[in-house]
Amino acid sequence: MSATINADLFSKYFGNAPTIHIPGLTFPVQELFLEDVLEKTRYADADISSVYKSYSASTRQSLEAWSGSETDLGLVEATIEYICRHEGPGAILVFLTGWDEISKLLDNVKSNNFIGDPSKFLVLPLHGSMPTINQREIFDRPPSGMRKIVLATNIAESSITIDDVVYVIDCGKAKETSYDALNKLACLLPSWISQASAHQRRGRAGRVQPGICYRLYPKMVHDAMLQYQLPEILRTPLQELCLQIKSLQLGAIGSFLAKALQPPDALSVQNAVELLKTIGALDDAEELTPLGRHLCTLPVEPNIGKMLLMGSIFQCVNPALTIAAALASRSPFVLPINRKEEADEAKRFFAGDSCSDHIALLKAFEGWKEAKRSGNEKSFCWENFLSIQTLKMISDMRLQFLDLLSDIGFVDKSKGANVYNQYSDDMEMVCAILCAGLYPNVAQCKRRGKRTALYTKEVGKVDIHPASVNAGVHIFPLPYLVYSEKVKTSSVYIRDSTNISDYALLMFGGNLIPSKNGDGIEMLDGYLQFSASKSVLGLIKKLRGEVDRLLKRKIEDPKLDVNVEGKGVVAALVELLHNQNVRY
DNA sequence: GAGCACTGC
Repeated sequence: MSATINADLFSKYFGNAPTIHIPGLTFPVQELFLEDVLEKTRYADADISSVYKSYSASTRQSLEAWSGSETDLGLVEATIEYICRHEGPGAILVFLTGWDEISKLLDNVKSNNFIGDPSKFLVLPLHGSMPTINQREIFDRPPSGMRKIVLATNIAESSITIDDVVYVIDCGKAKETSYDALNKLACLLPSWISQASAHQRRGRAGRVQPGICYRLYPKMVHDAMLQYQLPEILRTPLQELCLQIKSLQLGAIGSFLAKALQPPDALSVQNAVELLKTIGALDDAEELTPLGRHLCTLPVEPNIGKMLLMGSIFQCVNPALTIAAALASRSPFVLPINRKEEADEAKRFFAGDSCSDHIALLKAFEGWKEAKRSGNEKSFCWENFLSIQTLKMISDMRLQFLDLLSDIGFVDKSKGANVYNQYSDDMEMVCAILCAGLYPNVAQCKRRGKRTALYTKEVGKVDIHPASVNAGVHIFPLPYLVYSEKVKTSSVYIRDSTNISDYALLMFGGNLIPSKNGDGIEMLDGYLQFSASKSVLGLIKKLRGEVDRLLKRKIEDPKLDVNVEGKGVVAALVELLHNQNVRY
């Protein structure tokens, strides 16, 4: 490794430090594996295996039937019951993989008759997107005689500490992001945790007294687990890192990354470099363009950085700041376990008829600001399923972005906010800025009878994520969706999306390439095709040429006053974008 | 019809 790379960059991308155990700070925790747990709980009855000769027939049977593919919630429940019946007082912490398991187990445990007197048990879900995360009762000790049972994700592994836990039940899995370089796709799938994580989970039982950890997987699975999780550089898209490498002048991207302790796949690097070229941050020689140099100063993904710049240039900086900050943090929408439909409804209300999750984020944020001014922040957030804490983070981040835009000259604070917000209430313009930032994340909407099917260049057919405001839309008014993220879970989903017009794409998408037969325009290596009469095509190309020239001048000289120098171009753009329902 | 978690400027 080069000595010039700073420590933060190193730890972010080149490996996670193992959890350090400091003797004396925690109490010893007894460790039971699946074979022992089955023996104790008598979870199942009947037959054989040779490795586990010393165990009872029923245990051997269950081990044989044991499948690593999904968490056996029945076994989890049996273990909880065993602890409640046979072990002393103390909170139980259960590690599960996600929302679904937490929700199911919560229902099961609450209806289980071992609970007997429900007043003796406090069962709490704990998940990053559930509102319980901010509630005291997770941390508080329950009254004596009452047992607290917390059903949690990884969040309880290190970010949230519940002191009074004495028993840990570990399913051994967690959802983990990985990157599929072939399909240019992020994946979020359950996988075995590392031994380091398993150790950390166990340690959660020993903060106030000696504890017990019930591992619901065999010892041999534990022994086969990776010692540590794969370093992040092997699991994520690399565009932001590649941009940093250029800005730190660390040499050619490919050869620099090849020197990493665990070098990323060459295809991942190639994908990142290609994306940076597509959005105009790198030139053909892989050198930073003026746009690329500005993006280096913005601490976000290059796409989001571009959205910020374009928002400030085209005078809708407030929406651009809000949406960029929202995309860079977690979603402000919370999902209470039993009120999913109402939560969906609240989100759709903010979206109105925009067919846009990004507009929903924008309107939710603006609604919060307004509610705060009029003193009913709390009730507004409660009624609309919003997290005050997350909205505050978004608000802080927004101001940081504004400072950075001001540092690089794209916003002059002395001129006042209005100058930069002339089109902030013009949703066509805001959607065009979204297109400028999110390109090449474009899906085509193709009508299939009464529904619309969506296609992307890399993976073909994709689905709209069920949490999106666009999930229930059958027919979209406009022919494309731009999206922030494509993720593979149970299917390939586009998460946050916005419906946009041909014109938005033609003005703010990739370069316009004349099609082979000469009477149309192509984009994304021919994946997107536009046809129109010669005269309309000529006008489109001309206006796009003007837009590109204005952008080039502005980016090379951020002090340039678009209101003066680009007045005609911007006016023409706005008029064109408002004409978006005209088909040709 | 589905929502692991973190981090930095």
